[in-house]
Amino acid sequence: MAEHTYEFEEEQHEKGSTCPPEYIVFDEERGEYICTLTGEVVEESAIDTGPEWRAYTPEEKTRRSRVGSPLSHVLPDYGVLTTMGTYRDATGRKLESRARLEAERLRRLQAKLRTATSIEKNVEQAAREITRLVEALGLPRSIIDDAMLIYRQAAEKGLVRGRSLESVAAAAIYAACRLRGIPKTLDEIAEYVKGGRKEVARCYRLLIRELKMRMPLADPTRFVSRIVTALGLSPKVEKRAIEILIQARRKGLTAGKDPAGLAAAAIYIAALELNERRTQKEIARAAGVTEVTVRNRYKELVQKLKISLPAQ
DNA sequence: AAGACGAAAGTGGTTGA
DNA sequence: TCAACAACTTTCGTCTT
Repeated sequence: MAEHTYEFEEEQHEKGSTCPPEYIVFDEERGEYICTLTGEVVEESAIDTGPEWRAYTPEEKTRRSRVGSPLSHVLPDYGVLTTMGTYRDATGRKLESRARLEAERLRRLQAKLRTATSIEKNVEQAAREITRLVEALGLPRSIIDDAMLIYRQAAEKGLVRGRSLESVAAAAIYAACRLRGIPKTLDEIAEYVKGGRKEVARCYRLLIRELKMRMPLADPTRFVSRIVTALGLSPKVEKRAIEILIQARRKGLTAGKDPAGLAAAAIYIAALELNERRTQKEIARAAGVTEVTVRNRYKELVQKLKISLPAQ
């Protein structure tokens, strides 16, 4: 039932963003996403990973060794304590159990150390991958940091194991884009990934769920200017298309719909109105959806917003 | 002939019993 | 875990310009 989806999403939207996405910035000092309007912490899960780490940037690579090393300093101490304890005053039985306890702790520490360093290795590899993708996609470099933050959390939760690093990295980038309201579709990002769209989408949903991220709804108006530019349409068309989308949103026609499809339809209408007609096929291609979707959204918008088109 | 339209069947994901 | 469901895609036949 369309009505339900709408109510649900609208509610989520209101709860999710008391502050609009464009005001959300990453505070490096504290490792939190905060809103510059209200000062509230938006992305709480960004800090639950412990005091040691910060956002990763390539320049920090050298300093990063600090993260893994403290554990290794601990190890020799345990060796000393163990021998002292065994040497002096205890019955053989007690000694045995105590030694066993120590050995147990040691083993746990070693396991921890091993996974810690392997995560570091993995994250470094991911940094290369993410940088590569962000550059290939022409995204702002700040997305690298955002994506790394997300990726690191995923890695520390063991979400990367058994999945391709590349796909998880791509998913992190997509998530970062969504958080920032940058209009990139999953398909565009998946184009550069071997695993393909399916896998990236799977990883993305996993990230959302496991890291408890709350995504702002993708805003169709953000897709408009890209499409308008690609088609060489005038700013008038862009303005009108955005008007249509805002109207549509008010009427609740946008919930659960592909934002690119909505943007495409709005542009199609605006272009018709302003005598800058483009074919559905052209617009569909520029928006990355099919003609059918453009058509369906177009019909819906015209009907529900009671837009009357000039006779051709 | 190209574009617009719409029906039908298939895909991949969500949701609720 | 499974079925119902919504949105989107692919494909294709039929009007319209």
